[in-house]
Formats: sequence, structure tokens, C-alpha cells
Amino acid sequence: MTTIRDVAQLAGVSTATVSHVLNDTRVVSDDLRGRVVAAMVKLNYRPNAVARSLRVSETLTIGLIVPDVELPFFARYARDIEMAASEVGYNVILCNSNWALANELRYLDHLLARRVDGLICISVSMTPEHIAPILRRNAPVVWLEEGRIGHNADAIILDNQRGAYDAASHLIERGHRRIGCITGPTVAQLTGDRISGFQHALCDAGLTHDERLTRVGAYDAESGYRLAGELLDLDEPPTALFAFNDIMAIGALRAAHERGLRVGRHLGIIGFDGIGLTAHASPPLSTIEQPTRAMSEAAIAVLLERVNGQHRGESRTLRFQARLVARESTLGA
Amino acid sequence: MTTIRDVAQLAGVSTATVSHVLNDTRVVSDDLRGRVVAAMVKLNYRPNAVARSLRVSETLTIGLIVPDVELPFFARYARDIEMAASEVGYNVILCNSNWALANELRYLDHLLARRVDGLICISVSMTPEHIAPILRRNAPVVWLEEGRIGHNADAIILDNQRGAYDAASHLIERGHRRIGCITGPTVAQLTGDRISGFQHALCDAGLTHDERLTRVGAYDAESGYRLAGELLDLDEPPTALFAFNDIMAIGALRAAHERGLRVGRHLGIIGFDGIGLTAHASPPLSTIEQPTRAMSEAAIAVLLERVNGQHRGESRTLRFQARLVARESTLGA
DNA sequence: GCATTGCGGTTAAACGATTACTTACCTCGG
DNA sequence: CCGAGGTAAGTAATCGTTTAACCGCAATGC
Repeated sequence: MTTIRDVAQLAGVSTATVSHVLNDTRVVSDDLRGRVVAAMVKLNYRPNAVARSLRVSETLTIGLIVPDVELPFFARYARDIEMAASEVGYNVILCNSNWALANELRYLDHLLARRVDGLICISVSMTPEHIAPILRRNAPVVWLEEGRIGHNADAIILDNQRGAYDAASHLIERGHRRIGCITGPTVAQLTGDRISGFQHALCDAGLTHDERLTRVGAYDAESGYRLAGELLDLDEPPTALFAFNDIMAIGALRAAHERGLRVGRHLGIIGFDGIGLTAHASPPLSTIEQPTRAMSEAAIAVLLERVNGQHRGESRTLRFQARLVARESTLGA
Repeated sequence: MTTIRDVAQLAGVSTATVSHVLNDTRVVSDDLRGRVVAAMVKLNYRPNAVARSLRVSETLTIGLIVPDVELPFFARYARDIEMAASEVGYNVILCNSNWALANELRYLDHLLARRVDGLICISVSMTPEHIAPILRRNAPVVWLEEGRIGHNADAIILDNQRGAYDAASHLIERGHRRIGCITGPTVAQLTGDRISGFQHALCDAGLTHDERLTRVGAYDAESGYRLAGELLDLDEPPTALFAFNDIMAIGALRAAHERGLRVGRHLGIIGFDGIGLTAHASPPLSTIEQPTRAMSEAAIAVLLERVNGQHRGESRTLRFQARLVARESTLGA
């Protein structure tokens, strides 16, 4: 593999000059610059980023830990984060934790060894203590989606309470009085916030929530399907369902279809997240759309501000607003 | 940041000994080993993978280039590849090309600079010439999904012809005679193979394909929706649709629903790929399931065989068989 | 005419690991 | 007693960059 030394030799200059030509870090006479460039193309030289990283202790790499990139919502984040990162010259190491803390810790160790410049985490099980070793090594961390109490790192989160409030209000506005709710596991903070927002909306509308209409889902299609079925089979079934993510809402759609219910007229369904498929569900699914693109860009921006030392000290939390996207699944009776 | 030298100093040994303790590459007396380990925990030492990579010229990193990881099918591959890689101690750099050759080339350059040990590509636009520089640097490449004519690298592909044949045969077996076909862009080789398999099945069943029943889609939900609509609005509409991927099939489901067609009875629909959501579509969608897990593991295995020099010389192509998963969307009339 | 300043270049020391080579010591057979 | 061989350690070169320090030399200022 050809090195900077080979180039220097062929061009008849020192390695320092080659390096300066490479990085535009000092004026080099046109003569030498020309010879260096010529030598580089002739030898088909590609700088070794590993060596550079060792020298400048900066890898231009960030780690991304997600629970399961196969799920559309996380897949979207993976794409958005990767694009935002690559736009500013960073590469992304993808880490799929499979929802397991043990895997997350293993990845933390790897990423630490790899000397990533920073780390973005979507996780429900990691705590501030777990990332403390990372921070101690001066690699900033950004929590995405799920903030942390007493967090020692920046966080990019959604206003889940408001989002859920809007979802419920939308259903109420469409004339629904009995609203079923398929939540997620309550270990996640964001689940609690959504529950709170949901109940708040009912309360503000003068409705009282029937506890029998709440089910705890697992953020997957199967539980959405099963729990929606349970709710629809009640003696007094709800006229609308609010699923805490789109995947469960899609499962709910299926439960409704199987019962011959016309979604949108007989039954309102709204999801959460705003994944691409909602637009082409049958019928198109109303949802609370998260601005993942903006949130990803914010995550990268916040991270790099730390990396570049532009921001030190107390950790910040940026809260984004979701947007109601009303589609046929909540047309109203 | 604490280095191997700090550990050596605290333990009162040479860096060589620390390294050997670290890697179990030479016998070290229990006495010294104990002191070294103690020093490592006391200093909270983490080896620097960057320095190691420079020295041994091996990064334990592979690159993964995909067109768009937000699409469920690629997301699944991202997960499967990442898991297979991490199981053998490799990290994955995710590269989202956004279907653009220019981006792919940019990534190739980055990955080359990063000295990844190998590269897995899902791409329709890259050619053997594009990856030649990578191969020249001794980093093996594996084509995934889409093989290449005159390829200079190993390929893991599906038997698309057989898969499409099975899909069409399944519809025929369910009593369908007029079958609409929503293909993908014909730049992709796999599209051609699927078309061929589809026609072969019709032929074997003694049917002739009505060319008016073929539409060229873009592998996204919108085109599936639109083109299925066109087909269903024909004077002599097909009684079944074969979409070349599940996303388009889901779009087709919507078109059918809008027209009040009962999918499974009035209209058969089958997709391709076997993404998770097919199981919970309304109704559950029949599909041709790709063994992405096995293919991912094969991709990693083949790649590492090259990395470790266990296989040299001519490039291999591994062809996998898809599996028909019959669900309600093709119940039959 | 002499000190100062810029300019354009080189030299060589890092960065943090791995590892070929060397060394010191011990044992054992002849 | 001596040399061969084995064991357990250390020394220092090396990987491919970046960059602080240095060095001539010409121009500039006074």
C-alpha cells in the first residue's frame, strides 16, 4: 500500500510538504504542489485514515446504538442520522442492541476502543452510569428519543405529552367518546409521557377515561393486532383506538379488518411516529409524525458542538414538536 | 487517556508484557500477570483499537453500502449483517447511498481510507470497475442481492427466477388466469430474472401473458398503489397481482381496498421479500420470503474467508432459495 | 548595512499499540 | 565444568500520519 513517504520520494519533497498539500494547511509553491499531486495520482495514493486518527486522536466516526434497526421507526433514524453525519464528513458505526442491555454494554466497550468521536443512543435500558466511562474519555453522548433523569449528556427528545394530547384531541374532535389506548411498555419514560398527554386531553374534553380501554403493548405489530382485538371484542368497545406507535396501529388495522369494521367510519385509528408506510396503509393511517430528520440533524449538531469544544458544561435537552397528520383512518363517522 | 505504557509503568513491567497479557500471545508468569491486570483495572485501561489497527493493518471493520436503509427490506439486511458481523467481532460502518452512484463512490473512497477489512454492497449502479481500487488494496467485496456480470468479487444472491416462478405458480394454483405483474425498474438484473421466472410459470401452465397486465414499478409503496390501480381499472382487470416486492404489494392492497375488493377472495395479491410487516397487513400478505439471515451470514462468512486468506482466486456466487409463504391475500376464490 | 520578518521548505518526534530480536537466567547431560 | 536448550522477560523498531521546531533565504524597515 503506498504511503505518504512514497509520494514524497517520487515528488522529491519531504513528507511534511505532502501532508500540507493534502490538507491545505500551509502554502506550498505551485511547482512543488504540482509535483506532489502528480505523484499522488501516479501512485494512486489514498491517505490512511487510521494513521491520521492515531496522530490527531480524532476518528471522524460516531457510534449509533439502536434497539432494532429492522423496525421502520429506527430504520428511519438510522438513515437520517447517517445522512446528517455523512454531510459533515463523519461515518457511522451501526450497533443493533436487540433491546438487550448486555449488548449495549458490549458495544459501548467496542466504541470506546475504537475511539469514536461521539455516540448517539436510542435505548431504554442504559443509564447515566453506563455511559460515564465514555464521557470520561471525552466522547460526548446524545440521548435520542428517550431522555434520562439526572442525565449527564445532551438529549434530543420529542414532546410526547403534547403529541399524545394532539392525537387524543383529534379523535375527540372527530366525535369519539370511547377511546381505546394501546400503550407501550411502561419502562420507557416516553410511554408515561404519552399516557399523561392522552389522559390530559380526555380530561380537558370533560371525558373520563375507562381504564378497561387501556392495554399495554410491546411496540410491535403482533401486540397491536392482539390488543386491538381484545378491545374491539369488549361488550362496550371503543369507537376509536390510539396506538402508541404506527406498527401497533397497523396491527390494529388488521384486527379491525378481520371484524369487518370500516376503519375511518366505524372505527377511528391513529398511530404515532409517522413512518412512511402509514401513508399507504389501508386505509391511510392518521398519525403523529415525529420530525426525525430535524431531530437527527440536531443530534449531530449538538454532538459536534461538544466534540469541537464549542459547548461545554451543563447538558441540554432539546424538545421537538410532533405534527398531526390526519388521514382516512380518522375520517369520523 | 491511559496507554499501555502507563499500565506497564505502574505494574513495573515492559509494554511487551502488557501486550502479551492483553492478547494471550505469550506465557506470562502469574506474578506479573496479576500485577498487570491490577494496573489495568486501577487505571481503567482500554486498549486503543486505532493504534492496534495501524500496527497490524486490520481494522475489524466492514463497510455496508445499501440504497436506503429506511426501506424495510434493506433495514432487515442492515440488522442481519450487523448481527452476523458483531458475532465474529466486527463492526459495521453503515453507508446509505440514497440510490446515487455518486454517493456510493464517495463512500468507497471513505471506506478505503478507513482501511475497512471488507465491504458488502447492495447496489444497482456500481460496476466491477468501481470496486477495482478496493480489491487492489486487498479488501474483499461481496455483492449482495444483485450479482454482476463479469464480477470480480463474490456474490450472494437469490434465485430470483425460481422465486418468481413459485409466486406465479401459487397464484395459478389458486385458480387465477389473468395475473397482473408489477415489476421493478429493469436496470436491476434481479428484475429481469423475476420477469423471466414469472413468464416461465405462465408458460408452463399453458397460459399466455397479456402484456397489458405488466407495469414497471419503482419498488416503493406509491408506485404499487398507483400501478395496481391502473391494472384494476382495466376493462378486463386481472384477478391476481404479483408485485416484485412487499412494499409495492402493500400499496396494491390499498388500491384494492379503495375499490372495495376483498383481497384474498376477489383478488389475489402476492409480494416478494418477506418483510416483517407482511404478516400483519390487512389481510396478511402472501410473499416469497428471502432467507436474509442466512444470506447475511453467508456474506460475512465468504468475506472473512477472503480476509483470512482461506480462499483465494476465482470469485464464487452463492445462490439461495426463497420460500413461498402463503397467507390470506391469496386464499383463492 | 544590519536586524527583523515572512516565506517555503525539511527534520524528526510523537500518537499507542505489536512483535522480531535479544538477554538473563536456569537446568541438565556428558 | 561447560555448552545446549528452554523459559520468561525486556528493547526497540515499526505501522503512516501530523506538526512543532528549525533552517535558509530574500525582502523589508530604519
